[in-house]
Amino acid sequence: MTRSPATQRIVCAAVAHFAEASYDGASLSAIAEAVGIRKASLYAHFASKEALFMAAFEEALGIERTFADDCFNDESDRALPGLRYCHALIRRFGESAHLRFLLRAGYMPPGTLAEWVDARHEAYLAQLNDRFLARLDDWQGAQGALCAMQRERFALAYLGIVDSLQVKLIYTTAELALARLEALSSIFEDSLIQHCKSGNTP
Amino acid sequence: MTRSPATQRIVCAAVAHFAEASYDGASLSAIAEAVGIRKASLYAHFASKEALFMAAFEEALGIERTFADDCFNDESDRALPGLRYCHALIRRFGESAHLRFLLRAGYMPPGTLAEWVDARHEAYLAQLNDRFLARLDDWQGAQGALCAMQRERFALAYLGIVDSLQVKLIYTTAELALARLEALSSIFEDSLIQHCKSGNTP
Amino acid sequence: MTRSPATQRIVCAAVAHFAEASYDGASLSAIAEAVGIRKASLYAHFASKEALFMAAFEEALGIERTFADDCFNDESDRALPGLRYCHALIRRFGESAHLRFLLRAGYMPPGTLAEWVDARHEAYLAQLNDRFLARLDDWQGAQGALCAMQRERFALAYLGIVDSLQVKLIYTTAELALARLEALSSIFEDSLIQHCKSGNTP
Amino acid sequence: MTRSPATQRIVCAAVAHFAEASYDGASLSAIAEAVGIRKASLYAHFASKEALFMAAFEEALGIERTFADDCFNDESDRALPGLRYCHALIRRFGESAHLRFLLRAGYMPPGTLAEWVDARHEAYLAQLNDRFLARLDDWQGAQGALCAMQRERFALAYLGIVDSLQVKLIYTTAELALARLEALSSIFEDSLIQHCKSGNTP
DNA sequence: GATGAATGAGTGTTCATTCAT
DNA sequence: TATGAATGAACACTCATTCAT
Repeated sequence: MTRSPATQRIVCAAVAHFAEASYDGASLSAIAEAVGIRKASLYAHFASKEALFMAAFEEALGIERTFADDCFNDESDRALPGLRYCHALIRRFGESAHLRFLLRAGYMPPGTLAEWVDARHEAYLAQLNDRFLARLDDWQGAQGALCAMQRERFALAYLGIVDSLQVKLIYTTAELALARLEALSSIFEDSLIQHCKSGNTP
Repeated sequence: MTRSPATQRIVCAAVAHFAEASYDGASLSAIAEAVGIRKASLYAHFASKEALFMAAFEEALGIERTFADDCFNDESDRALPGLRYCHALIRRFGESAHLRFLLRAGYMPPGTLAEWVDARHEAYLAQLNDRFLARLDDWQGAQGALCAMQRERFALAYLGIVDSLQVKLIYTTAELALARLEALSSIFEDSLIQHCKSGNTP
Repeated sequence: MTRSPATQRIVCAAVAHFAEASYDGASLSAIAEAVGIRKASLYAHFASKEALFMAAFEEALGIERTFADDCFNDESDRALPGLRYCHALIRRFGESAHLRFLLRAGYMPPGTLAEWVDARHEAYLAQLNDRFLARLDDWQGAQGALCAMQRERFALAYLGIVDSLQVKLIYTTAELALARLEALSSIFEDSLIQHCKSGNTP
Repeated sequence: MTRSPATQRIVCAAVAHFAEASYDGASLSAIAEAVGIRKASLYAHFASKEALFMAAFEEALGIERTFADDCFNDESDRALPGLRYCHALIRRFGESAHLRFLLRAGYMPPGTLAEWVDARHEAYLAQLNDRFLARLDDWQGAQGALCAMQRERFALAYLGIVDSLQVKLIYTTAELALARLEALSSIFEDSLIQHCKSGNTP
């Protein structure tokens, strides 16, 4: 299951190119050139452009899932749930072609791959959802003030904030994304604290 | 400056195709076919694919700006500021190729057009920002409880929510976007009311 | 329905190339080069290689059907039925790419075209069958000695002889094909005369 | 000169693939896959595609020559000379890739191999010719009524009939080939008997 | 305004072949 | 013997663009 070094370099180049140009816009010639081989040689490693795309997607997804996991694991109990991941996202975006790839990839896969991509994308979001809920439960502690409906609502809002940051990162700059994060996280915190207090007092 | 009917039909077809396939993915052949003319005839109306893209972008932008204006104008004073536009967005997304085009267009314009698109996109967001602030001021009424910093913060958050909705619309369904809107608008409202109250009482 | 001169030249070149190399073996580059244009320019005339193949096939079929018709029309009443066409075939084979194309074309059309080709090929053979039977009836004159079963048998044999000649032409030379024709036509004549006599006398 | 089992399996697969797709259409990848090895491994057994083709051709030719020999050896003295082989051909065509290969191979060998194939094909036909003549002599028995010229004529006609059957088998079905054989063999028999009788009586 | 025809550049893909391992 | 990797050449096909008509 481990990949040869050459194959791995192809996957990396593919991630970078798909990240910049989406599926249709990325060309196998360019990817091959980046690796330093001829276009035809790619076919010794992957059966088709789609197969390469899938390998690149799974590579990127694996890395980003691990990254997200780490962020949630390292978050202190008292921090606003999920905030650490949001900050890490902003710092990371410029550096990680994997992340940019994931965001762009979902946009325009060719017809056949749409479902395949969607399924994996949703699994990724479900993981974020789970990790956020776990953190939320830790955060509110023993009191457990939030009802099920409220928990769900905050999770929905949290994922919305994550998407919102990613869009801002794609379109503009880390700086502006950070400003947005501060605004959104502050209203998020306001609402969350308010509900915990009100839920706490009879 | 008014366009011939034929030219207008080309722009409409272009909007639709760019909306579905981004700049690179859309082909002049397909656009011409949709209009019912030959590809070469397009060049009697537009000097290049880029020129057509720009015309389509400005068409879509104009329509969506008007649409947004109308939403804000029609919003009742007591409604949560900007909420009407968010709901309209969700309803509209499936129907309006112009809107889908605007969202997709920013993603992958060819190198040369990136700045051109960005400038216009920002102007669009600035308008939303302005209209939201005007509504916010109306809403809090004479009291004027929010300080300048808070006003700006809520505006930033509001635009974040709008982006978040649009992403959800692109990737998934109107239904899920609506659930997200309800979650985000409720925390937004919690925070807003809280700040107005606290700002109100001495 | 009339073709532009350039289009017609492409069809002619296509007939020649498909005749020499079958469908798969013929390359659009080579056909374009023969015409004196670039490969991409072919697509201004035909939508695909298959479309060009079909046009070439129908061109060749039309010409060969006319040729066969003429041969049967010009045959004297007393000549052995269909013999004139066989001789003409041998003379013509070296000169007519259309004929060579027809024979080769049926061999290896791509999956999709197999049925299409077969249907037309059979129509061609049915025409030969009809013309032969008409001549046969003329030849035996008023007596009408041959029963229906015999008529059919001779028609089957006649088409067999035609195929046999074509194979010999493809594999070897006109000279050897002529020798084969003489052998086959003589046994054919023997049998035919014998059946007419026997049918004649009570 | 004996082949390793692996080499033999390659030749068998090659026969099958060349039979279905002619020389150009058959791909070494597909042949290798059928054998269960990689394409590059073929070159441990054969120096080139042409070399493999030649090996496959000789394999097929050997088998079909033996088959023809057997047919002629098993034919009863009183049967119409060569008829047994014709019937066997029809039965065999669907089952024997070797036979299909031989027929197809001659059609489209690449330039270099054309002569090589022709020489072997002619030797095969010469064998059929010889065996037919031997049978013909047996059949007419001691009388020896047929003159040399007639013997040769019937041999030419016989080979023509064989070719005709093969074409019908390639293009259509065993059933139609059988109908053709019955028509051709009946006129062949008519003529043959007629010439033996007339040659017999002074 | 519209079009048929042409084109150079480019797409993904397959091919037979080579070579170090 | 067998293979993974590489490659040049060719494949059918699409692209945006040009130009004479």
